Amino acid sequence: MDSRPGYDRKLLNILRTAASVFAEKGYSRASIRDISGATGVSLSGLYYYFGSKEELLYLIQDHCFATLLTRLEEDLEGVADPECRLRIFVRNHLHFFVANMEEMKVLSHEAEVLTGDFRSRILDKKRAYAGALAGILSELREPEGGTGSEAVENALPPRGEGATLRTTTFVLFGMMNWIYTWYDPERDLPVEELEQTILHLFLHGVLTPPAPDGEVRLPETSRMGRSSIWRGG
Amino acid sequence: MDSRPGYDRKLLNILRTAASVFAEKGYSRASIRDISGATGVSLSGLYYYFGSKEELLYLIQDHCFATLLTRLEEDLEGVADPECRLRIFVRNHLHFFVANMEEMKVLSHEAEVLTGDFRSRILDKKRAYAGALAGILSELREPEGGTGSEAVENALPPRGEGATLRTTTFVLFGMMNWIYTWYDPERDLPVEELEQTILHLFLHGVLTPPAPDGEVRLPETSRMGRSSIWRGG
DNA sequence: GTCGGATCCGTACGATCGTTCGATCGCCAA
DNA sequence: TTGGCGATCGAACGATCGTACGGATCCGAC
Repeated sequence: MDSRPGYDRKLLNILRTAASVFAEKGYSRASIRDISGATGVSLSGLYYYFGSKEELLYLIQDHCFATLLTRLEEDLEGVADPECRLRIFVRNHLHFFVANMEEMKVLSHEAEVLTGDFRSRILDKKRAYAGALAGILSELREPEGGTGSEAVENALPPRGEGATLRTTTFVLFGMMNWIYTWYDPERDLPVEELEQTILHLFLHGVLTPPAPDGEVRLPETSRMGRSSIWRGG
Repeated sequence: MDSRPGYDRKLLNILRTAASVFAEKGYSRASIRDISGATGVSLSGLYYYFGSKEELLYLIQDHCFATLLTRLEEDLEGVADPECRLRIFVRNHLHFFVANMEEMKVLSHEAEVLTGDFRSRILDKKRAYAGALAGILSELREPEGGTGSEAVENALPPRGEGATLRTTTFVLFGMMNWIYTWYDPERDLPVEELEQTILHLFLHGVLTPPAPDGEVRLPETSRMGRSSIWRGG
């Protein structure tokens, strides 16, 4: 196939820079001229890499989400214990979020602006990702039955166990995703402690004092330095 | 003073309609012409009620936040027990959020677009509100000492107990505020159960089974029907 | 009756936006 | 040398935006 390393590298550089501009000014307030100035590529030259501003946003979100999903599948492979799977999910999500704060802010904050196929393609990935967490939470409470992902986005059952599972799922997502509004890596806790704090709050609550020797550590501490999306400079 | 009931009623109606438009299309994608069409007031006629689009957003956010703060102070008055104060805070926040979803979405989602005095005035209210929750959480963990609000926004201490308190505060806000991205009152849990679920998760965690006879009920169940900001039609 | 302020409107202006178009440059194959 | 294609550019177009301006309408006070 057509693998043009120069083209791909320049496109990824545009995506990264545009994500930074979108994260700072907001998608609709940021202009293509802003991205042109930030990347050094001329205004019309940018349209060689994307067909419209909306497709640019889609490319950013899709590339970010695809990487996040791939990382999750890698880390979750071979792990069966529900609590361990939950810890891996939270760790992967938080580390990736902090390491790619601008892209994840664009993915979270500009979730409603895409339309048509762009929108549905991102929504499919989002449903799969939320379904994965719901499945873990379902196994955590009663280790049996289905994956739980059906009850999150489907309408049945409207009220009952499915609604509580859906609530629990999105409450956990809220605990994690909200960090893009307040987390400052220079003044707040480092990511590892943030991860432990959130995990303790979600699993045991504030009223339960944390374990004296620190929280549970995961066996494989893979990928601590290469969390970022972007391969090279 | 100049109390013009007709003027005030029309202004509040404009604020409510504009909040709905902003919540649906986003602040910067929504045009004054959209608000003109939604309210029935002509394009230039709107500028009799506000000086600029940014001031309109400020008026929406300020009116919404001021009401939220007033309600909180009323409900918290005379209550000393930290856990009870926390339950009141969460209940007030969630009920107000669900009853005024569009305004609260605008307040949460468009938090970074205001500039200058508009921005700092809203930020002051936001700091006071977050400081109130931080104070409650501080008392909850060790019932003594200060209010805890200093450690949330000030830089000292940079790492340690203050950073954990700050983290806990915003994690709880994340659990609650994220609902504007997923909560649908017609398919999800009713507000009372949402409140109980979030409170149980934050206080005791998922691994702790809930109390068999339902969660703790607050004594005074005031203001269940008049949660909305808007007085009349 | 008419004066004046409160209220509301139609219209237009200048700015900025996303996007398009045709031309140009560099580079490799023929 | 020349042809062609990938890559890039300057300039402009049409649309939409926030806002300003001058005039209309209404209504109670004198």
